Amino acid sequence: MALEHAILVCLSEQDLSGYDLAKQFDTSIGFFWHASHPQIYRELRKLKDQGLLVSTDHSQVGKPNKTVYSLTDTGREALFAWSQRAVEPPAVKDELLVRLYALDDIDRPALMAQLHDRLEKHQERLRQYRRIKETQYASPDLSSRQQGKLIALEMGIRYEENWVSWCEEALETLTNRA
Amino acid sequence: MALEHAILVCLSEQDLSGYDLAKQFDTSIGFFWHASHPQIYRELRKLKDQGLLVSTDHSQVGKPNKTVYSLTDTGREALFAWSQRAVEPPAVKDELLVRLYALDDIDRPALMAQLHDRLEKHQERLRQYRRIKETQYASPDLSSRQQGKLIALEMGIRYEENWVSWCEEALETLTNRA
DNA sequence: CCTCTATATGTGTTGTTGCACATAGGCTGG
DNA sequence: CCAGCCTATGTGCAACAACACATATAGAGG
Repeated sequence: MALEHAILVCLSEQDLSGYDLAKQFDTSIGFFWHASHPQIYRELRKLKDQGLLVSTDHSQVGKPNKTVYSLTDTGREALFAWSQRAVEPPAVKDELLVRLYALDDIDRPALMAQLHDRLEKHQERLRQYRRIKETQYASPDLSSRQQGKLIALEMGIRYEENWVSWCEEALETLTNRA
Repeated sequence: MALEHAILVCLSEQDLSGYDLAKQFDTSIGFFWHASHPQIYRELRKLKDQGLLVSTDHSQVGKPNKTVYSLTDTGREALFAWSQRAVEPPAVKDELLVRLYALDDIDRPALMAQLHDRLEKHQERLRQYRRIKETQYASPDLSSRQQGKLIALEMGIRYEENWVSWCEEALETLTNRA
């Protein structure tokens, strides 16, 4: 119950090839559910076998041809049924936080460097999310689908802001204590 | 590179049996790295075979005996070496956020109910984290190990606060738009 | 005496993910 | 003409995690 549904979600908006899907899973929806392309192609075949998708071959000029997938009615029903199922909050799994549990037995300067690195990475993502918000969701009149995506993006922004400020404070605390 | 190190981290503070470790992975360190007991017992045997741990049998009265594990010097070195390795930020994987991407094709009242449910769960965790902070980290003079744990706990608190406020606002936005 | 709960430790199976590797068309620039 | 890159689609394998199931001691309470 996982990638399968994320693919149905993507295809509920528009028909896409495996390659295009992989790009979505690297950018847009990938912020909240990442997947590699081998995973995606495998899942697409499975979903097609189950009758949730159909595929059509599109010939292209200047590029290799591609196979575009669309939701069937059964697929759309499966998406709806999935949306009614309860969701558990995902478990946090973060090595950096685990390392803080052994502050006496780890390489402290290395930890500080890692915190710095994390800070920069989260700052970069934050910039990216804010750029997306400004460029794609600035309109005052969003469709309900866009509205939903914006709410998710909002979580992304807060999540990154939270990390940025936490990293800064953690670094400060650890510096004063060194 | 995963549960293995979280176990080394736990044992760097004190010797523990598999059962005690499982409890830690349900409460304390489990907030940032969860594991089930079968996983833990399997990993312990592996780490022992690798020479990172040694075990001693402790007979108990009134309870079944237990096997207590301790870090060897090699184990402590492995922990230190691991702490020097770079960490990637963990990928977010959250079905609830994925569902927001298909707001037009899902069961909207069900989504609202799920948001409510999530809100309550995060509120509960937040209460739990704050309770732990007050009861275990209130002292002005913490050891450096405790200091590290507190920094991690601080992330837990902010993380939950963030979820709580996001859920509230998401519910509000979706209500006004219905 | 029986059930329930807590302590204590596992096996077996399945599902998911990640990662490395494989292939192939066609454009662009040196 | 060749290298490098983007498009496009896969296979194979290993690691990891989730979940159900299995087993045993011993106290507490009905």
